[in-house]
Amino acid sequence: MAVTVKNVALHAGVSTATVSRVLNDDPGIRPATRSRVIESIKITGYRMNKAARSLKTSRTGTVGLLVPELVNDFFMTVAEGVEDILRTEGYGVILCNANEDVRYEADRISLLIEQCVDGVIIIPTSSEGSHFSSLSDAGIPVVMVDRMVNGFKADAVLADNINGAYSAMQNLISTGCRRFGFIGGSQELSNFRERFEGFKRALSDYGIPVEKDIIKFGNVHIDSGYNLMKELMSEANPPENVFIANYFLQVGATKFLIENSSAKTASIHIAGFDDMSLSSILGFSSITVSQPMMEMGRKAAEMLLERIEEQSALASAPPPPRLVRLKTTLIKH
Amino acid sequence: MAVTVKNVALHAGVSTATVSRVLNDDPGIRPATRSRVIESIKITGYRMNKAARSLKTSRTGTVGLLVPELVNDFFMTVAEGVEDILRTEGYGVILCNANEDVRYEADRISLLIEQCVDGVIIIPTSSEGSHFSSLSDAGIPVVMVDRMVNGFKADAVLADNINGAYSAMQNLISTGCRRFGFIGGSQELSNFRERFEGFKRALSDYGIPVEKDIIKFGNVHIDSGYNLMKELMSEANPPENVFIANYFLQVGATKFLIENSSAKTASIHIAGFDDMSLSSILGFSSITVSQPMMEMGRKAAEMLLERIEEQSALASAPPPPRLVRLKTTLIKH
DNA sequence: CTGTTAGCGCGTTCAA
DNA sequence: TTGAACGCGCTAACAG
Repeated sequence: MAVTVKNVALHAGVSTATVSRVLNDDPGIRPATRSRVIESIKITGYRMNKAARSLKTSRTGTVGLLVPELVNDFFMTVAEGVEDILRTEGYGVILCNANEDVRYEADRISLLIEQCVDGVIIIPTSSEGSHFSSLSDAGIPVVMVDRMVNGFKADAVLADNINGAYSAMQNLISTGCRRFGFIGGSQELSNFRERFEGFKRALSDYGIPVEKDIIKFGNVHIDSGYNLMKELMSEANPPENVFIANYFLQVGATKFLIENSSAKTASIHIAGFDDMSLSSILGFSSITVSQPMMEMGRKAAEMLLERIEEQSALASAPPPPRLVRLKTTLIKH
Repeated sequence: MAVTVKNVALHAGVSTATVSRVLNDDPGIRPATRSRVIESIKITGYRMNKAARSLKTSRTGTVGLLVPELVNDFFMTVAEGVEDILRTEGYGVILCNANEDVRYEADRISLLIEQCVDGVIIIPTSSEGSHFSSLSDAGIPVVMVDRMVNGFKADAVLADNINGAYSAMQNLISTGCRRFGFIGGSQELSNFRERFEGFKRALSDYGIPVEKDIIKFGNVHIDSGYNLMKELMSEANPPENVFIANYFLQVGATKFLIENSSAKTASIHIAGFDDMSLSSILGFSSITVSQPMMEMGRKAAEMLLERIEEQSALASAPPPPRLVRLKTTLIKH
């Protein structure tokens, strides 16, 4: 059996309450007593049993982070931002993989509720959010990142996708480009919808016609990027400039171009989203919209901490959901 | 306050003990009673408070997974394997980022001990492992993945790095290559040491001299790969074939070659380690040693589960550490 | 400033 | 087959 507060109290010749106070940095304690307890803690090798504390305080010091997949530099950079903030506050992060499947996602939410996490940060795997409400029902604060969902209201940290896409287009247009292809992810997802919106808005503002044949939608993965670029290049009159709505699509598209080089493909220029460590070796890339990924994670963690504070403080109705948009930056290659 | 066993018991007209038995699939319970309790659980929306259970059973249903960094497709693929197995067993995974810093690593270990995890899987961040012993001291089983450490004995799941590297070299040699450069990670890490060992062994077996000038060591990151390839290409007589000991080094090396194309670089062929989703678009790549990453994670999770079982079963001394080597496969491009 | 005491929600005896 | 009662380790009143 592990050493408990009782053992420490015995060793230090004080009560368990005093030990608890030392453990929780209670100010009202004589320095001599405090140091004696600390000494005993060291000698006995005491470690707090957080399960027991949780039972009392109904706060576990853990938060859940639910992402669509783990092998994804975007999600994991956000995760590093989350972890960065939460660690310094003494929180543990339970990372859950939704496997890009709403059923898995719902399943993991159940787990997190049972683990009694103090809060949850979610990068939604789809546009469906009704299953998130079980968290609110359990009184667990939620912050969403990157995407918004239908059927559930909560704090969210999003990139300014519309203006990000718009500014990239504006930049290209200013260099003389007048015809653009588009390769995008599922329009069911808010972030991809917004990027397309920014694309369209730029075309509209500069009087460039929308050509449906060179606008392609798929999912968010490498394969899809490959296939969509293939489709694009098979068009009668393919564009020379292509806006691609995320990194993985860009990787796939680039792969196609590498494997099928020709006169047609040689003149392709890609404007992409997300600045990853490998972006710089991708050919055909002219410009990239960079999201502040780490910052998005940090901001989400901070917002969650605020909510957790609020909750344990006042019992009144919580403030309405907050929506934070973080600016993107443009990177020219 | 959330609904507890007490509420359910009241609702079902039974005692809390009976509810508990239903919850834990205790066989000795009348079917009628069981279904009545199950009904009440549904109606009341009861969810078990695992903190309370932990306090009784001293098992939390969580395991820690400690990795050097999150933004790393290798580590995260291993993590997916771990999660895959553990999820089906009802465990939650607390993912911790050691930030490639032994101090962070030690810090996270403390956190995991306090969270009372049932076990920990570690991809060590360095060769130092003495700080892992606090886990064993707390009676928490440990399984290491990918790398071994000094000063700590535990189960480990490793790739067969020596034979992996050896077979790649053998393959290249069979195609007529007779001169090889080497770009490797820190020789402090067991996996990189082993890959270099396999490289050397192949040279030796085929009577090829070791040329120190074209053997470069750095860390395990993109920058390092870039710089080492630069050094290599600056040698008086650079090799045409280069063995590169991991994916990130290869990315960096490739980046250098792309940015500094010349007659010299055009004839470079790279044999790399780790088959990632982006490997296929890396130029200069001739052959890749593929580690069974997901499988390594799964195996580690299974071994950990065994240890956890063992521990809660017999109180006798545990079996000695087990070492599992997983075979690599060769991919030709 | 410190000790005493009473649960937090659950699993587990021991009786019935 | 089921219920009553106790305690896991800790914190939060309330005393003193």
